[in-house]
Amino acid sequence: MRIGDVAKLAGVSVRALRYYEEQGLLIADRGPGGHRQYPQSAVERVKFIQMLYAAGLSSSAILQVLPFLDTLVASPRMARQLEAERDRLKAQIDDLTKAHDRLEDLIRLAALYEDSPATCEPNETPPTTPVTRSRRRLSGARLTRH
Amino acid sequence: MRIGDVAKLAGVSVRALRYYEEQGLLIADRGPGGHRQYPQSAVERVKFIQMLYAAGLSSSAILQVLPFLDTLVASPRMARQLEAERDRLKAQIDDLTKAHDRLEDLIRLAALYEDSPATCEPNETPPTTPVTRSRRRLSGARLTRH
DNA sequence: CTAGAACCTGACGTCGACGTGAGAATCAAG
DNA sequence: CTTGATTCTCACGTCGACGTCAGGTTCTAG
Repeated sequence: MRIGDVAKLAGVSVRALRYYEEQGLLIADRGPGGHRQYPQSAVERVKFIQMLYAAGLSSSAILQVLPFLDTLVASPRMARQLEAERDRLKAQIDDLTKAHDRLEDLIRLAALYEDSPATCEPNETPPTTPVTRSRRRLSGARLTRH
Repeated sequence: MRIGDVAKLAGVSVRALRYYEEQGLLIADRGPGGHRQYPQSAVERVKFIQMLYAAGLSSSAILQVLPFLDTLVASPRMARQLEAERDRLKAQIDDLTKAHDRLEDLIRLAALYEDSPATCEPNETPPTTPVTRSRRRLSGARLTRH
């Protein structure tokens, strides 16, 4: 397959595929004119790479995980890397779930004050409810490393 | 409170707080010398902002959501924004969960081939299992918009 | 009063996963 | 043979949430 085909089938840009190769994530042999040649399996590999990118893994992290797909043999080093990324994902999922639930709370709270579906004018003076309802504690989740 | 106190209590950098103000997310009045003065509530506000950042919201998205915290009154526009972000979060959580489960599968698969806890030498020739086990289908989740 | 800590305003640097040309070569079809 | 589509290799641009340095001002403890 040529690079355009893989790009189309995997749903990524041609540039992305060249970038993956540059990062060592995707190898391609070359035709006589220097054009890249991919096996069919490249499509699934690219989709897997995309999934990991979408999950927030970096190129180098993916590079450490990918060899397992090829060899199906995990060195202890690789296994620990897999588990570390799994745990990181779990933590991030928990953070996102917290944020999701918090937004859900706000939405429900908003529905209480805006139950007139058509009257969108700002004349809705909400009944003087005690605003002193103690705010829930939030997660101090840090994603960025200072 | 001064900016350093808020930073310490909220667990962010001083630079971040100035950046939040620059983005309109956090207002501070000034002391006679030009130093920023924050109320106690700023700490929780910053933690909330951090949670939304960690959830992948952009500054402008947070800016559209935040006024609701202050007024507790949601315009229809604001309510739709809240719901949109909630849905985006839900979708992202699903993606992350897929990736997490996939990693979990790999880890379990790895455990089959590497059940000798101490012998870490690469002499473990796994039993010749049919590697032709068809790979599961992957999600073509796209986060980046080309 | 004075040293050092904390704060101020610019303004440039960073990092990662590509986007976006530029200019040239290769390939597939008529 | 020609033309248009695809591909090639540099190499610079982007965007967002800050980090970081520079040079100056303000606060606070002794």
